[in-house]
Amino acid sequence: MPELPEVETMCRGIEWIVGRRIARVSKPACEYRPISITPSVTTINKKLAGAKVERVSRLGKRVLIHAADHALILQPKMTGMVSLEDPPDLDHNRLQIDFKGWPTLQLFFWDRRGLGTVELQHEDAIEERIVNGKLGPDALTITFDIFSEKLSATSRAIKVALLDQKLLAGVGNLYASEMLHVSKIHPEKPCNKLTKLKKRLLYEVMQRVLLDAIAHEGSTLSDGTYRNALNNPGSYQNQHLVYDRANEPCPSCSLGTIRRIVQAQRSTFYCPKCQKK
DNA sequence: CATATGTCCTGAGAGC
DNA sequence: TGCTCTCAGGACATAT
Repeated sequence: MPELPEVETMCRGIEWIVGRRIARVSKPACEYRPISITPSVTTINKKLAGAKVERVSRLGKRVLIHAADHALILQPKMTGMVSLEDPPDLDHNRLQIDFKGWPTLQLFFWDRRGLGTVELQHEDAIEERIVNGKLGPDALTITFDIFSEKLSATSRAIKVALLDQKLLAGVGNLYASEMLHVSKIHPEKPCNKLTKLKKRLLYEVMQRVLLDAIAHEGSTLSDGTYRNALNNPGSYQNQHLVYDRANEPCPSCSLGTIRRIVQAQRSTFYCPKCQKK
């Protein structure tokens, strides 16, 4: 489930494509239901073939490849991967970009479950169509004042609010549990009841956890799906304190036992002893 | 408007 | 062993 650190790792891993010209964009034959690609691959190929990749950027949990005044926007969602290495299999290879010149270079958008999407947007339309209404400030660049203000404006549980991409872009289910644990905040705490001090702590911890996870190239969970662009697993899963550790002793206080609860139909993990309501 | 719930999809793992 | 069932959760659509 690529979140900000995994998507950031993907972006850094495909930097090799910057400066290279696109030979063709194609959709490999695939027996599964095709993923959402707009406009058609044929149209995307017409726009991008021959164009030089200007840069790669990240917007929340999306990867943007900029070329020919457009951005090809890859949204991995649950099981998508953007990689320069051969994907785990060809059956789930959803989009492929071949580059001109030497050495041979191909980019794969591989997605086992096929929930991911691909779209091509003109640079001028990105702000309006992607950012406005869909994404809040990025979790790594939001200021504390805005963060604090946004939390004060809602009574939702903090864990649920952290997953709202309109409030804050980049945090997903795994890192939300981790950062609340480190901050010693109960996941069901209503946002507008957090003290300014707690919000400040969460803000600092959020950035530390995300940067630390980037340094470890993200988390590869037991299904082994996520890989960096060179096909190696991340290592932040070894740093997880609570995620997917239900019934284990709390590594922070060693008094509590990690609990799993469900919030907004998603698993939340926390220690009832050191994350009091 | 704010918030809550349902849905998409495939494969891993549990249980029988 | 092989079948069926449940679950994983990002983001959007729809409902309250």
